[in-house]
Amino acid sequence: MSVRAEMKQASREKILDAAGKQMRVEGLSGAGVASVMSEAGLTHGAFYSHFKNKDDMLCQALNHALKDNRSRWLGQPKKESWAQRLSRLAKRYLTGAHRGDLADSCALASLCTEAGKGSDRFKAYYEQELIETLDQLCGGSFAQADADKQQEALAFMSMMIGSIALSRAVVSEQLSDQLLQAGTDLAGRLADQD
Amino acid sequence: MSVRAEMKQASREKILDAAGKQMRVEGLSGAGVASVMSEAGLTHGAFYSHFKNKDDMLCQALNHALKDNRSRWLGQPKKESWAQRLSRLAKRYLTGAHRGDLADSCALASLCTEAGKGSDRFKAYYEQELIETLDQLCGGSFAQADADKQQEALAFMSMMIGSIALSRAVVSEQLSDQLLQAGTDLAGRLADQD
DNA sequence: TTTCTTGCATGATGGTTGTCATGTGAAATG
DNA sequence: CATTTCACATGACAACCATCATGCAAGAAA
Repeated sequence: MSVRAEMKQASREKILDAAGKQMRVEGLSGAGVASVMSEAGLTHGAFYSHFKNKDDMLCQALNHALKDNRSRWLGQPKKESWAQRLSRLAKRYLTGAHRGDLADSCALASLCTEAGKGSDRFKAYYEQELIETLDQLCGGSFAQADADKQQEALAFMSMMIGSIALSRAVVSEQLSDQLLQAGTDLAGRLADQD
Repeated sequence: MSVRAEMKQASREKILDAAGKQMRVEGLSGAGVASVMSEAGLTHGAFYSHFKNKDDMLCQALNHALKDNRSRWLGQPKKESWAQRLSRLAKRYLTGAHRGDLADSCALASLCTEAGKGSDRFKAYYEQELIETLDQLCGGSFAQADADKQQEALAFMSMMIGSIALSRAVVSEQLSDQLLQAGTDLAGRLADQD
């Protein structure tokens, strides 16, 4: 790759990093073109040589954010039962650190209601990222897992995302901690039940 | 109350109705002052004789939206076990109709991630509404329920909100239905376990 | 070296945002 | 009937928004 193309690629990465951070912290409408470009160390004029429009940037940024981020929550596949797996992942996901670090948090959680109000294109990207996460959660392919496992995986994701979203929507630190704890506990019980 | 005050009260109600609808459909930033006032049949100039500022309106609108809305999901208290209650409420809450009717949906669900990014005042209002819902779910007082019941109530709320939020964030109707089904099923199993 | 290409900056576009000052007509008050 | 009050409308404000036209300087190609 030429020097020229490398620099453009580096710029693109900086823009997507900034956009990914801003949209998780401030929401989709908070990640403005000028503000994102400024945080990336560029001016707003360069924007349209990288992306078709703002929505295009948001879609790419969602994909970019989850690329590195997913493995932080799913980790390396281990030899463990399905039940142990759910219990372990809940403990890793529903922490005070994850709750507080919105800028680097799981984008599926920090954007779950905003995706529902976004463009169809953005929703399609969101769905793709969700399915990729479900695939890795199921240890390969969500679509080919049996029906029971699919149901449990979906309910597990819903609860993880709901728990951490609620824990951020609340001011009382005690209630917030209790929400994380309740999610972790239920994941453990869900696992034991099988 | 004088004729004058009655008219002002009626205007206030219209504004809060419009704001509640717009913020659930378009998000907090989508419920603009001019746009809300226009839908309420007034001009933007009258706004500041009703509310201190936009954030003030959003807080009042959240409270207003949940005032009538909560009973739609919780219904009248019935003679039933705690387990039956959770299972019944999940069936009522996680429906395709609720998913589609964003304008009249449960505001705790449609705004859960936006609340986390909102002002401290808005978060305080959100927490208050969440606790009021938990109180009614527990049949009186959440704070005075025993620890196990509190945990289950919190996990139940997280899963309900997570399930319907995810079902809206996705384009595939099949996956969306499956998300609602998974939430309903897990609520039933959670109930049976006790 | 000369020409071409292009990533980025400067600057301007029309539209929208939240907020407020002023005016008006009608209800409330005396 | 005269006066005061006030809910609402008109209009203006600066700040912001996404988008694009133009210009330049530096790498690529000849």
